[in-house]
Amino acid sequence: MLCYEILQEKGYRLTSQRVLVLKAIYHAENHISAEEIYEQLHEQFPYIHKSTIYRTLELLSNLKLVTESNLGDGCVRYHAAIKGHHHHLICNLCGKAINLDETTLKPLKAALLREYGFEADVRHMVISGACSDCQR
Amino acid sequence: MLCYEILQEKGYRLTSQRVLVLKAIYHAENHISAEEIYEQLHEQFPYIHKSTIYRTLELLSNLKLVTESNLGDGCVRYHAAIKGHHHHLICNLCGKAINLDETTLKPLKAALLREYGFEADVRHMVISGACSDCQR
DNA sequence: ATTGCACATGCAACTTGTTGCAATAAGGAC
DNA sequence: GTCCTTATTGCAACAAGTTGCATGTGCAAT
Repeated sequence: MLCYEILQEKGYRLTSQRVLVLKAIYHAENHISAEEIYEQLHEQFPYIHKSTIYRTLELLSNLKLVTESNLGDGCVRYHAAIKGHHHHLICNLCGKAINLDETTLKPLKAALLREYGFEADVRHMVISGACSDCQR
Repeated sequence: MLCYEILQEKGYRLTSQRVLVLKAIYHAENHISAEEIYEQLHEQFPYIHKSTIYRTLELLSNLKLVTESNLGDGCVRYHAAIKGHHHHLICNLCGKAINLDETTLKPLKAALLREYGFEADVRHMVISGACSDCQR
C-alpha cells in the first residue's frame, strides 16, 4: 500500500500503531471519527493509547494521506484521501449527510479565485441547511 | 434592544447573565469565542459560571439571535445575528480570515436548491484554502 | 408586596482531546 | 544479528467543554 511508502519516504517510522490506524480508516465504510478508531483498535489491541491515535491522525492529515471533515456534530471525521473527495450537505434538522458532487462546487471555486485570488480547498467543505424532506 | 423581547416572547427569562452575554457579543468588534466571553465577564462578575456561558450561547444560537462560526482554529466563535451575515475564507497557511461577499455564494445556493432540493444555510459557511499572498 | 413554581444558575463530577516527559522501539550502520 | 540514535509511544497530568442535580430567582398570579 502506497501510504506506508510515503510515510517512510518522508522519514517517518512505520510503527504497528500507524499501520493499524491507516487500516481502520481505509476499511471504514464512511467517515470515521478519532474516537471510533480508538474504540475499535483499543478493543483488539489494548496497548494502543488514545494520544497515539490523535497524534497519528494529525500526522496523516498533515501528509494529506487522510482528509479531515468537521460535519458539525462536534467531532472531526477522517477519510482516506486516496478514496477521493466528498463534500457534504448536512441537514440541521434530521442530521442526514448528503454527498455532494464536485461539479456543483466548481463555479464557486472559480469565482473565489477570480474575485478574491483565493485558492479554495473544497475537500473540507461542509454546508449545513435543511434537506428536502425537512423543509415544510 | 429587540433580543430581550424575543427571549421573553418565547417564554425564556431575562436573567442578568443572559443580558451580559448578549451585550458582550453585541459590543465585540469581531467574532468572539465562548472562552473570551467567559473571561471578559468573569473578571467583572465573578459569580458568572462557565457552564452558564455555554448554555446561554447554545440558547441564543438556537433562537438565531447569534450566529456560530467554526473558523477551524478549534473553537466556535459567535456573532450578533442582527449585525448581518459574514462568510469567511480562511487561509490554511497564514490563518487570515477574509470576509466574503454574499453575492458570491448566491449561485451555489441556487444550484444546491435546484439540484438537491437542499436549502443551504450559508450563515455558517467557512471555506478554507490558500489566500493570494500565500500562493506560490 | 407576597407567594409559588418552573426555569435558570452554580457547582462538582465527568468526558473528550492535548501536552510534556521518560521509556520504548524502528531502522540504519556495522 | 547487534548496537545506536532519535522518532514514537504510553502514561499521567492537564485543559476545555458538558452534564446532573440541588439551590436560587424571574415573573405571573394573587
